[in-house]
Amino acid sequence: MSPRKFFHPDVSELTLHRILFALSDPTRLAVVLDLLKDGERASGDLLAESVPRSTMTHHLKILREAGVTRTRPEGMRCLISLRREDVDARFPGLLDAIMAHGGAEASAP
Amino acid sequence: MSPRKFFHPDVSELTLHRILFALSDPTRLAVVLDLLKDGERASGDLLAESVPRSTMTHHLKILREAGVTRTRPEGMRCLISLRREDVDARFPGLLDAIMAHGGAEASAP
DNA sequence: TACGATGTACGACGAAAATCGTACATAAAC
DNA sequence: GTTTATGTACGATTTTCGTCGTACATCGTA
Repeated sequence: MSPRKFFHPDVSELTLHRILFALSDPTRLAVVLDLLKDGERASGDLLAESVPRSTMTHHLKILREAGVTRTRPEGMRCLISLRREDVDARFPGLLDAIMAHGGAEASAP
Repeated sequence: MSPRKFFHPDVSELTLHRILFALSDPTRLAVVLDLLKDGERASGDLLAESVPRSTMTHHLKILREAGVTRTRPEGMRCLISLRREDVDARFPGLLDAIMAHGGAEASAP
C-alpha cells in the first residue's frame, strides 16, 4: 500500500520553453499567480468553481511535469506549491517578473 | 501603391499568457534569443538554414501579434526587432530573465 | 516592362492540446 | 467493511497548432 507518487523532474531537466508553455495557458497561469500570492494550496481549492476536477488534474500535471509546481499528498487531498527555488535557480527573475504582473489577469479564462 | 502594412498590438493590449505562448515554441524562442543578442535582423537571415520561409512567416506573425516583435519593411526585405521597451513597460524583467538564460537552448528544434 | 528576390496568404495535413464524463484508486471516518 | 471525500486514469471529442507546398504580392533592377 504505497502512498501516491508523483513524478517531479530534476532541476537540471527544466527547459525554458516547457516552462513558458506551462505558463501560457490562462487557467494554469491563474493557478501559478494564486500560488505566488498565497503559497501552498490544496488542489481542490484552486479555481474550484470554474474548472472540473479532471480538467484541473490535467493542468496540474502539466505544471508539475514542467517543474513549475510540486504536488504533495496530504491525507485525501493534494497540496500544490511552487518550486520557486528550483525555477529561480535555473531561470533567475522569471517568476519575479510574472509575479510583478500580479493580479491583472489572474482570473480564470 | 501603399507599402506593406503589419498589424502591431498596442502596448495596453499585451497579455502575459499570449506573450508566454509566443515564447513557448522552440523556434520562436530561438528567434527571440537571436534578436536579444544581435538586435534588429532581416527575417530572411533568421534560422534561414533550417526553417522554410512560409513557416518562418507563420512564427514571425505570432511573435508580432503577441507584441513581442516589430516588423518593418525595408525594400524587399523585412527587418525584425524586439519591442523591448514595450514588453519591459508592461512586464518588467521578463525579457531580462529570458535573456539571462541566453544561448543554453538557443538552437533550433 | 519583364525579371529575380523576398515575403505573405491560403490551404491541406498530421500532431498535439484542451475539455470533460466515467470509472477507478486512495484515504479518512464511521 | 462501508461510506464519503478527494484525486487520478482513461478515453472520446473538438479545437488548436506546427509544418510546408503552391500561388500570389511587393520591391528593386535590368
